[in-house]
Order: sequence, then structure tokens, then C-alpha cells
Amino acid sequence: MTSPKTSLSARPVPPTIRDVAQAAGVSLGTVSKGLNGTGQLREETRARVRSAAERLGFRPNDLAQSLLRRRTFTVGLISTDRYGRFSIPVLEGIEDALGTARMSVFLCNGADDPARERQHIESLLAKRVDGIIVTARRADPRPPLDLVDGSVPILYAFAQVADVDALCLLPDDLGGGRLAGDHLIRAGRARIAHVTGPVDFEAVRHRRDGLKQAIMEHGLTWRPELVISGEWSEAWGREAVARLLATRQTIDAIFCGSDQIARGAVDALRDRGIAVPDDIAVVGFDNWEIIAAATRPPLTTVDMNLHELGRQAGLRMLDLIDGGGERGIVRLPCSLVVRASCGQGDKQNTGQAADRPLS
Amino acid sequence: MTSPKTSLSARPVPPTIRDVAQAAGVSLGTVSKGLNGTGQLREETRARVRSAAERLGFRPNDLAQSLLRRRTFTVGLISTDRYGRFSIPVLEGIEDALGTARMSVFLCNGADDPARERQHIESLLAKRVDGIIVTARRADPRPPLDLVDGSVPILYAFAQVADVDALCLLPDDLGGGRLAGDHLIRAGRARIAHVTGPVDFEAVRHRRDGLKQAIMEHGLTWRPELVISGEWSEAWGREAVARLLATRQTIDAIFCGSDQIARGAVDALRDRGIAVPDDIAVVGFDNWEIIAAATRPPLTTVDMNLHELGRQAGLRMLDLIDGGGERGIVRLPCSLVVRASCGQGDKQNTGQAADRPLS
DNA sequence: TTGAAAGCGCTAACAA
DNA sequence: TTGTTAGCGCTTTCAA
Repeated sequence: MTSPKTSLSARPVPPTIRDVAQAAGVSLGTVSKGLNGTGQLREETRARVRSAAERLGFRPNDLAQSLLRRRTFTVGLISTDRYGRFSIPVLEGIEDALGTARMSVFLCNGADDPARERQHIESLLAKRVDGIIVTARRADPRPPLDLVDGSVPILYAFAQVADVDALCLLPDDLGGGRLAGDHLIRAGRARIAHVTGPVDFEAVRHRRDGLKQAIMEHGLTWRPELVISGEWSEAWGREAVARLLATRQTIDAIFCGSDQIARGAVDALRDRGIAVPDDIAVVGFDNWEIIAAATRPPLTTVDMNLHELGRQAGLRMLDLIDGGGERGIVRLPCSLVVRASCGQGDKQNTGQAADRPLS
Repeated sequence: MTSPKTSLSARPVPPTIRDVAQAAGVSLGTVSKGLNGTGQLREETRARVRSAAERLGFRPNDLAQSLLRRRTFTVGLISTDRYGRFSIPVLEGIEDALGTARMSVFLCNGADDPARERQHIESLLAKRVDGIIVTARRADPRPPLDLVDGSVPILYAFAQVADVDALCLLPDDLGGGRLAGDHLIRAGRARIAHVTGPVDFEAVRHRRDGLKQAIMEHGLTWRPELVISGEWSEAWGREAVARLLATRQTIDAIFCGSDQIARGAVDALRDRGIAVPDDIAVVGFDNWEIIAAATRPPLTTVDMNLHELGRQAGLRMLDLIDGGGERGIVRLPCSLVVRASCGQGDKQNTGQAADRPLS
């Protein structure tokens, strides 16, 4: 009952093309041709080879094949830091695109440790990956990948690098800010406050600029005093509302830099008996389902379409591997997801709006 | 300026051991020995080899090495479904343990599609991974991995399978439930309601049983009518509180099956002017920071220590690869994270308590 | 102390 | 139509 290659103590050794050749009573080359559909073979021989392979449970050794063809159909995915809520959808998108192309992904977590990152790169290069994708928890500029010699294409997804030769895929935060502002203005709001995260985030600056653009393009007044920065938390959202109300300025809307901030803001407004959206409309950012949908009322918010960004990263990596593809910074559009926090919007999804003038 | 192996059009081809041999003026075997510290070599020769390798930027081809040594130092990680909030820490833990052992990880997302899962397994086996770890979004039993012939060890982490030969690592939900119950009782609560998720989750049944055990061991009465199941959402937490209060039964604590439910419950209690923890104490489950810390008051909750579970999975996979390691279902302890939602607990972290009688 | 040669599992060019 | 051979990049005997 025991196959010759199986011993009781050790793990079964996978059969090689040699075993198949022997079993089918043909030569090595014939098996290769038979299994790969190459060369000229009598159909009967091909069938005999195939059935022998099947019977033995033969599975070609990818290592040997890769060695020969100088291509591993494998890419390395380096994430600078621990996985956050942003890296996950990006990662899934990448996997989607790559998996469809039957490429495998090596996962490497840098854990914010440059030494470890370097070690991972070393290992990926030794494994002869066809390409490397770098992601981060935050889209701000980072130092370029260490010790890379151009032997392999590199792509930064939701990560940015000074290197102009590299391709960086980033969400269009500015467009996202415009989307939010435009939506609010079309809903009849004119005095829009902006409660956001720390200004050292590039995204914070871009979203603010986007809001400003929308306001100016609609011929309204841009009021810098209505922009306040804090941390990315619900607590800050609550505090910001308190501060805003304390200044006694009239506002009829708040564009928040994140859904967490928005949730805090909405809670604080409700605590004070201020109706959302009737008295003050609120728009969030991130479309973090678990927060946005649980808020009362549910948040209208900007979605960075991170899964799609990841998919694009995978797709473009395939181009790069094939020697094509562009370089530089590419920004992918955000879209607006309308829920209840600023009334029934006049449109469901304005994903494209960011690309054309608001007029 | 251009190295001989570099052309303008194509990507530079990495140097081989051959190039190094030529550059150092020695034979192939000598380079191998020189670089690996094996064999008997004159120190001067060794140095010459090393410097030649350095100069050329030589990096041994892992494919060739793996082919020869019949070991890839690579494991496949298959997640049945999209990454959820539970798979992420598990995944990080696995990577931690494996990365430390200098093993690489192939990431494969099954996306709930058995065909795709099978295809991934096929590919992993072809790549001759040293082992496969399976994870899921949910710890309930799943069908065993398809088409595996024992050529490679398999480990289920936060996933369960009927196969008794497999090793499954799971959180000790029952212990977690006991932890919560015990904490509440020691805080002086005697009438504990349990608002939880759908009963078709094994975790829901285990957590409930754990609570029951704690209650019985303390000599209190177990009241099944205080257990209500719904969905894993804040909305359900709010609704459950409404229902509970409507029945006019006296309760002084609620143990919630998840932090989301707990947050909904706490919000609903606050809306009604019921003080947490003074009137009713609340304990959550998951220690999902983003929810637990933002709740007012912040949630005391059970942590499944998923990162550690992942780390264990990685470590045990190493054992399995070495031919050792145990089989069967192994449950890893939960711990309690004390915040404010049931008063200042009498202890900070009772991770071990689940393992010994509560007495 | 070093070199030559065989072989890991496979493909492809060339012979038969 | 099939078999033989060389070679992908490396390690490891065995000879020299």
C-alpha cells in the first residue's frame, strides 16, 4: 500500500518528472513536452504521460522552473509599519489584481524598523521576486527603499518617495476635499467649518485645500478661522465642536478630516440638542463603515477607494514587470458616499466630479 | 561606467557565483566555500572571494539553493475570507514569529471562494513551501484544506477543522467569558445580563458558558432569561438595552459579546440617564481599541490576545516543519483589560485566571 | 588548499 | 515522434 517514496517516519517526497518518465515508460523530455503541450507528440503518448503524472500526483517544481525561466511570478509586498485600517484594503486590492494574474505575494512587515525592512528586501531580492510594492500606514513621503540596484521594479502604493523614477499611487485627497465641500454647498450650506487632523499630514493640507477650492469656485468666502486641527480621534471631534460653538460664529456645516472626528462631532452636537443635518450638516472622511454606519445619523463621507488603489497598484506592477508603465506620482479619485448626515444628497456618488471643474 | 552585465534597454541581470569566481580568479566550488565559510580555505583566498562578491553585488540565488537543499524557508498563509479585524493581528503575530526565524510568508486570500483557495494551495505546493497556515475571519469549523497529501504540515490559526490530525489554535472563549463574569461579580454585581451575537457562532456559546460557570462557581443564580442574542452591531446593543429595561427585571451589569454591542449598550444607557458603571456595569469583548477607548466611559473588555495567538501559530509551525509539535485543538488564554465601564477593577490583568479555578 | 564534476528538477535545442 | 544533452545557479563530494 505504501508508495515507494513514502516512508513512515518522514514526510512523503513529491514525485519528480523522472518518476513520471519511468512510470510512463518514456524519457524526461517527453514528459515535459507531454505535460506542457509543447513539441510534437503522439496523442496516445501524451495521454500516457498525463495519466502517469496524475497517478503519481505529480506537481512541477516551481523552483526549478523559475530558475530556468528567470521569472518567479512572485512579487514582494513591503509594508513600512504595522497594518492599519488603510493598508488592509490596499493589500486586498493588490492581491486581487496579482492573484488574477496568477502571481504570488510575499508579505513583509517592516514594523517601523529600517533594519528589518532592509533584511526583508535582501530576502526578496535573493528570492528573485519580479517586483516590489511598498505600502505604508500613512501616505506621506518616506525615504526610498534601501539597497536597490534597479534589478527589480518598485512601486509605492499609498506611500510616497522622493525618488522621481519611482511610481507612487496615492489617493486624490484634494479632490476628496472638493467633493465634500461641493456636496455641502449644493445642499445649501455656506458657512462650513473644517475639523481635521494634525497639519503635518500631507492629507490634512490637501483636504483643506480641496475644501477651499470648492468654496471659492462657488463664489463663497473662505474663512481660515473655521479650520481647526487636532488629533485623529472622536474625543477631538467632540472637543472641536465645543470650541467652535464657544466662538459664537455661525456655522451650518462641518467637514471633518476623518470619520472618527466626525462621529465625535455628531455625538457632541446631539448632546447639545443641535440637529444633524437640519441645524448643522456633517461630512466625514474615510468611509470607515464600522464608524460611519454606526453614527447617528449615519455619516455621509468621502471614500478613498483604497481597494481600487491597491488593484491599480497590482495592475501597474504587472506593466512595470513587462518593462512598460509610467513613473511619477499618480493620484486616484475619491468618491462621496451619501448617508444621512447632511440630508439626502442630490447625487449618490460623485466619484468623477473630482476630475472636472466643479463649475 | 556601465557594468558588462548591464544593458541600457533591459534590467541588469544579477551576477552569479560564476561571475564571482571569474572576478576572484578561482573556481566555482571555492567561491561557494569562501562565501559560506565551509571547507578548508586559505584566509587570503576567502578574503579575495568575499571582496569580489561584494564588488559585484553578488546575492546568492535562493531558488537554486532551495532546489538543492529541499527546503524553501517559506510558508504559505491562506486566509479563507477577506481580512477582518481578527485576522490582522493574527497575521501580524505569525509574521513576527516567522520573520524572526527568517522565514518568508506567501499571502493567499481565499476570498470565500473554494476554487480560488484550491488554486492557491496548488500554487503553494508547487512553490514547495515548508508549511501552510490557514486562518479565517471566524473561528468556527470549516472543511479541511483540499488536495493535501501530507507533503507539508498544516496549521489552523483562529480557524478550526474537523480533521483530528491537524493542529488548531483558538482563543479560549469560555475562559474569556469566565473572566468577564468573575470580574463583574468581584465588583459586587449579582444580576448580570448577557447581550451577545448570533448563537450559531461557537464563540457566542462558549462565552455564555464561561459566564455561566463564573456565576455558578460564585454560588449565584444563573438566569437564562437574561441572555439575549442578536447581531454584532451597535444598533443591536442599543435595542437590547431597550428590551432588557422593558422587561423590568433588575440588572446591575451587562456582559456584552463584543465591543460594538457594548458601545451600543452604553450609549443607550446614557441616553436614558442610567449611569455606567454606577447603576449598571458593562464589560465588552474583543478589546477593539478604536471602539473600546472611544466609548464613554471607556470599556473594560476581554482581549483574545490574537497577536500572541498568531505568534504561537508561527512558532508551532516551525516545530511542525522540524517534524515535532502536537496535534489537536489548543486554546490560548484571553485576558481582561480594565478601563472604566465597570468601576476600577480589583486587578489590572487577569490573563492567567482563566486557567485556574476561580474559587 | 583548491579544482573538477555530479546533481537538485526542469526546459529546450538538437539528434536520431 | 521520441530521446539525449546541455544548462539554469548553486552545493558537495572526491581528486589532485
